Formats: sequence, C-alpha cells, structure tokens
Amino acid sequence: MQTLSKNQQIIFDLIDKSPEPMKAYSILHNVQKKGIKAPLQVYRALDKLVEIGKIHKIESRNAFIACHNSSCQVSKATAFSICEICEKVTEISSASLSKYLTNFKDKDGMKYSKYNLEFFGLCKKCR
Amino acid sequence: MQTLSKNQQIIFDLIDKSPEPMKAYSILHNVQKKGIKAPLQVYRALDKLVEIGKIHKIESRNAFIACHNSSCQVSKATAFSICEICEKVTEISSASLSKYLTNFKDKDGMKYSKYNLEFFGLCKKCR
DNA sequence: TTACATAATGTTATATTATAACAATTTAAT
DNA sequence: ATTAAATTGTTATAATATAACATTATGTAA
Repeated sequence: MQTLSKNQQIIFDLIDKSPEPMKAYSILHNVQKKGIKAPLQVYRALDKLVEIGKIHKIESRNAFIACHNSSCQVSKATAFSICEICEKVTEISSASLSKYLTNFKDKDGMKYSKYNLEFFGLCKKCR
Repeated sequence: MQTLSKNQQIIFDLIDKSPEPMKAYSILHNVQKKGIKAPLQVYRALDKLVEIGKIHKIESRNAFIACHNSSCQVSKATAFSICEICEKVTEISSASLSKYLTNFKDKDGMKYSKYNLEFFGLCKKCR
C-alpha cells in the first residue's frame, strides 16, 4: 500500500467520491480550487493512479473510476459493465470470469499479461 | 451486405489494406488525394463503418481495423489481442470465448447486449 | 415519375483529450 | 549530507472528435 503524493491524493479522493466515472477536464475543474491548475498535472496523477491500480480508465468513455476490487492491486485484469443510457459503470469482480480470461490462450497459444473487458447494456434502473 | 457510399468505400478500402490499425488523422492524410478533405468526413464514414460492422475501433489505441471475422456483421462481440511492443492487433475469433462472454451474467443477473475485450501481451515476433 | 424521407456530403469552426519540453522542488534511500 | 528518483509547476501545442448549417444524392412508395 503505497502513499500517494499531494496531487495524486487530491485527485484520487475526488474520483473515489464520484458515483460515476470522471473525465480528465472535469477533474481539472474540480481541483482548481486546490491549486491544480494545468491538464498535465491531472494527467500525470491519473497515469500514476492507473499504474498502481488505484483507479481504472474506462477506455470507451475516456473516463476514470476508483478501483473497488480489493484484490486488484495492479490493473492487469479489468472488467466493467456500462449502461448505455445512464452511463453508470460498475466494476465486475467475478472469480470465474477472471479465471477464464486470465487463462485464455489464442490459437497460436499466445498468453496475455493483461486484459480489459467492457460490457454494454442497460442497468436495472434503465431497463 | 449493404453497399457503401463513396467516402465509406474509400476509407474502408484503405483500412482493409492496412496491416495495422489506422488512426483517424492518418486516414485523413491518406485520402486527401481522393477528395476527402475534412476530419468530419472521415469520422462520419468511420462511425457508419463501425455501426455496420465493417470495421472495429480499438478503444485503447483510438484506431480502426477492418473486421476479418465473417460471422460478425455487427460489432456486438469483439475481442482483440494487442502487442504492447509492435502494436500489432489481431481480431480473436474463438467460439468458446464468444460463447462464454455472450452468456455471461453478472451478480445481479444483468445480461449484456454487447462487449469489447482487449488482451495485451507480446506477439510471437516480439517475444 | 414525382414527391418525400433518409442518408450522405461539404465546409468552417470549435470542443475535447492528451502530450512535449523544460525548470524547479520534494522525497526517499544510501 | 548526498544523490537519484519522483513529483511538481508552467507554457505551449499536438491529437482526437464533434457542432452547426447548407447542399446533394439515394431509396421508396404513391
């Protein structure tokens, strides 16, 4: 459990409190009062937080959410469900899914060091 | 099998011939001699081609490849392997994988209408 | 074949997302 | 204390993507 730097902590706290994925420039607007003024300061903190697994990037949305999967110290095996109406995103933690994908080998026998899976559909509320 | 419009055909042909995923502005540069001058013309064609399943977007790379999976008329179930060194991308067509993911239900019993999976690792050459 | 709706095009401007380059400061480990 | 590594601050700019509006082409049904 590594300690975060000032900017990293500010930005992680914001993302962690957010009920939905946050975009970089929305993060920027929200932390300007705390002295973080430039996009690069945000992106650097985001890069680091992703690297150490505290947050994940939702690639199809260019947005970031806090990791709520205690077992994933590093973002090497991620799966999300995304509601196409309300854009709610939930991290999926399914042992059988992660086992299946971690062990998946393609035709050439290639094994992978990392994966990211995004499911799309309608959440309970929106159905 | 629907016929493509002029711009769609030009852009599809380019992507289809490319051995690697192409980015939108690289596509733009390559079709300017054919009269496609503006980013929006490219993005509109890309949107349509994705919609009808002729190409796929590699979300983690903001790039596009032609679909080489004859069974996927529409891009509702996609899986790719991505080499982290040479950036080669291959579409995975595994019946067992697609069956597993298509039938996957999360804890709430939510079933999904679509998914996209990206595996990362090293390809044969780069290993 | 005319009318009508739908899809595609062309164009300019602008919004959004992300990184380059350089200097200074802080932190952590010897 | 010294030094390397990480982090910060700052300005500028690159890369990715969409808004808004006018026009033209295509398909379909009376």
